[in-house]
Amino acid sequence: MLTKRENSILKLIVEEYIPFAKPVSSKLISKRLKCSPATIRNDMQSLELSGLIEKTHTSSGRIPSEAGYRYYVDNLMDKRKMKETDMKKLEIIFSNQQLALSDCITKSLQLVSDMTNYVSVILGSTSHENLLKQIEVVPIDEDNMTVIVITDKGNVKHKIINLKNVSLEEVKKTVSLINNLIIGTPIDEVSTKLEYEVKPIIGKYVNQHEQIYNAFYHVFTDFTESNNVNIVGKNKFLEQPEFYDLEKIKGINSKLDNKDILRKIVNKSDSHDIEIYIGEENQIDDNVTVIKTKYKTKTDEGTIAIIGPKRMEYNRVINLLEFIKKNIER
Amino acid sequence: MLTKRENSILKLIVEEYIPFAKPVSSKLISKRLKCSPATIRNDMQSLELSGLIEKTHTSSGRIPSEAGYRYYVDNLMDKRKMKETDMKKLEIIFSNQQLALSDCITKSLQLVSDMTNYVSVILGSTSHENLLKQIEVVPIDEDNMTVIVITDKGNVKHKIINLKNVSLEEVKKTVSLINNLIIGTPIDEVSTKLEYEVKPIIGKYVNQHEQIYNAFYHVFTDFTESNNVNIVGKNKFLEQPEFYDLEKIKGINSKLDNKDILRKIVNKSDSHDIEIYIGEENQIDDNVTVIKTKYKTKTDEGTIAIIGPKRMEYNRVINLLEFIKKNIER
DNA sequence: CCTAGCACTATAAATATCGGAGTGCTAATA
DNA sequence: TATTAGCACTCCGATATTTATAGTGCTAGG
Repeated sequence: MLTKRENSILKLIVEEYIPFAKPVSSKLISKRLKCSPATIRNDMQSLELSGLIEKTHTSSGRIPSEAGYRYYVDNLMDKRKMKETDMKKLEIIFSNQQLALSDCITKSLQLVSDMTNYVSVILGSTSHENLLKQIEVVPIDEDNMTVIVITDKGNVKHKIINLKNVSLEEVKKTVSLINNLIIGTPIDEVSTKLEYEVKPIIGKYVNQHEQIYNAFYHVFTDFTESNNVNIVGKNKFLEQPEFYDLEKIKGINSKLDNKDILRKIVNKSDSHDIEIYIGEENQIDDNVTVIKTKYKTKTDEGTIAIIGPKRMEYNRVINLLEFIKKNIER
Repeated sequence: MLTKRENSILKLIVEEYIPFAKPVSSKLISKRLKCSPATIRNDMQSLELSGLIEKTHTSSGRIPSEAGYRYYVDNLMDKRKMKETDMKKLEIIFSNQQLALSDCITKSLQLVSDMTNYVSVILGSTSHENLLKQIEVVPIDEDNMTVIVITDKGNVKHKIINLKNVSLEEVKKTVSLINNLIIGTPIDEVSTKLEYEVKPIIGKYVNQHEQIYNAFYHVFTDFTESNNVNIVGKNKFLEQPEFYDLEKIKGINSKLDNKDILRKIVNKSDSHDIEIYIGEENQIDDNVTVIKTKYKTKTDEGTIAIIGPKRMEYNRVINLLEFIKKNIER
């Protein structure tokens, strides 16, 4: 159990370290609290013993430990004071009636990344949550056509397929068979259904069914793989002093670049609250914090997340995400 | 006019500097050529006088100057010896019959970026070169629908629009009017045509035409802006020793991130040959070389480019681009 | 025209110097 | 008993100093 003053000291250390990234001295704290540096130092020793703060070397000031950030977030942080300017800027986006929801989400997270210098991530609905709604085929020239796949959530993927010597007639026949047989199937299950339910039938009714079947099969496996992940501000870590080291940046980049990994990392819980994963609590990097939340609307659901250094502006980011979530959901 | 030996020396300096990024000494050169370091040093002085090589400090070895690279590329480089392994890897992509052309291009440039550690860029056809071919509307729920725009080149863009209290009927009417009136218009001109040719007419025949018109207008302005630029390996510069400096990386990133600027930079000539812009010859960064070429097929055209340090593997990259171009065009 | 030899120079890495910011501890104080 | 003043001590970081070395330019002789 920490004393009242210890709590204040820890709070001050975290809040001083967040913007300046420099170890905090007892002298500085003593100016804010009405007591001498020596007193502060005594408390600092006990805070260090509790594992909440650390030194960078024997005679340095203190920085928050991972447990320190956690304690701060759980117990000390002043919540719910959103910056006026942050709110104003976001409101402009959400009050624009012209914008579709998905554009609002993209634009607002872009804005957040710019305002905070952190990375933002949007995970849209998965290919499992999207149901096949409609397929369109548009011919381009003799050999090529564009296949357009539309899901119930309004997601659209298209792919140009190459069908030499296949008549548009036969393709259209196939499309209408597919449309009849497997509309409403989750996208990630379409390729299996294609194989077991559609293939046998088009085998009977459609000429050149081999080629056509293969083309469609590839369209859907592609669609399943592309998993609706959107990262903004990937190079924002260059702005943070603790990542001056190119090796660290490379390590983080390689994680962020792999969308499957990213989805797993960001999406490991089912909670719809704001969740915070500090340092080792996340799988990206020990020097990083992930703050995320799920959103759910009538038609769609997904996750939005902010990734920044451990000394990120917790309160600000939480408020930003909450604000965005609220606006998405209403 | 350079002597034969000076030419050899310059060639050796460039080819030694490209892989190792370290100033090249007269001693090293003398081992390759049959003469003493002193002789080489004399020639080096004259090469320096001609502005083709430089020193990094008074007693350092030499590195190629910008003019040196240019001279090397124009006169000294052994052309057309493509690496077996490079060719093999690319052939796998192009021999895959299932892949559509655009996927081949994307995949092959991805591969090139990985193999070389340079950045690769694909500029697809512009919104001016794409003609409106078809519009589809798919309802999602009461208030939202997806608008899908398809061009003659098989490009597809979609956007969810929000139309409260507007009946699908009226929207469909609008779509069929648009389809009748302005099919075949270059995408970048559609919004103007919408305003002057479509708006007056739907004003007469369509209920709630204001709302519908606005929604479509936004779809097309969006489409015009998104300009079909694809960058792969943006963080590859982190791998190059001359960009150890975060400030340099940031500078380059900011250029690469702006797709309009990038299109201008990469696309300044109309030639269909391989073109090389070394250092100051390009507008991205003095420490960078851009190698690009245009491609043109029956149905589409675009530009592919590789961006790397000035000491890039010129011959290799040229061969890679030529190979890809050839395969795209046949 | 080429080359051996030598003086010279800048760098890079290792070591030394020095001030300052910060701590921990002890003893005195409220 | 909790706080504080005072002081010795430590480590960092910035600035010099040293030393080795890899390279050059120049001169004179082959």
